[in-house]
Amino acid sequence: MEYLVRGKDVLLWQPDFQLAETLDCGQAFRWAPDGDGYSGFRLDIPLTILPERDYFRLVNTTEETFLTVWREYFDLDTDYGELKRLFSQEETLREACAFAGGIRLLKQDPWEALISFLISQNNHIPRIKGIISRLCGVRGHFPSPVELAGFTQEEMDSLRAGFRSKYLLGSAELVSQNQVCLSEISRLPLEEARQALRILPGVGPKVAECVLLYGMYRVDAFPVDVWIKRVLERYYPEGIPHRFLPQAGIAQQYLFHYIRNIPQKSLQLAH
DNA sequence: TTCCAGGCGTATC
DNA sequence: GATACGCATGGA
Repeated sequence: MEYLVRGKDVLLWQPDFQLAETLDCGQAFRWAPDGDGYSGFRLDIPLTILPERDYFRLVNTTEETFLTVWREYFDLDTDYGELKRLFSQEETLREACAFAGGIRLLKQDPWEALISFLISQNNHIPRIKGIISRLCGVRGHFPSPVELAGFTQEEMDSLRAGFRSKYLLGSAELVSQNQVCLSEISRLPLEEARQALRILPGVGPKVAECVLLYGMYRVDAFPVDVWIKRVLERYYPEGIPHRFLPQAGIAQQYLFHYIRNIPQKSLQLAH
């Protein structure tokens, strides 16, 4: 990671990073194309990031915010080139890494990840974004656990979240009352953390795995949705190779994007 | 129009 | 433990 403060902006030189591939691949839902770049939030911290020549411009931020927020969020201290070399030992992952080599895992806030993936269940990505956008519109920012637990019926209805509304309210109550403490869970061994998360209403195996991976940076967590199920059936009937398991969550991110975006024709040919 | 989506809770066996 | 079903909504 190399960076430079330039006026109110931070310039970042970072290989293995493409904005669209990272910010629009179904791991975070609050980024939107803005000019040549993207604008979005981590919780309530806004950012516009633009690609320029051989670097990125983080617009109107400070060195402190960059070092304490965005450095972690964009996982800038992890060498994705090395990860891709490891994954590329195997054929399908090699294809997936070559297909979108600019994907990075976003290290999101655990509460934001919990709410996002509660909403994601049995839902389409464009609609997930819409519900989260309306969720942030109610109070003008991403609601805290206490705020969300206090939403009126009318405010919940305005989200049009369907059957997921009761999961959002129920989980917000448990977290706001500290009956479930996300920061404590994030320090538990993986299997214990899974069980602890599943106390929350609406959190089953898939959502728990997403909270662990995206919100608690447990890169050995491996969310299996309908798309990854297809990947496993088609390419890994024996399971993911053992040597990838410690970072299976990151491998999963390349595979998810790959299976959703390769032309249907090559899917059929490959079968 | 009908199908389906980054699933979960519940009933039933 | 496994399997089946309903669930709210709206994009494709």
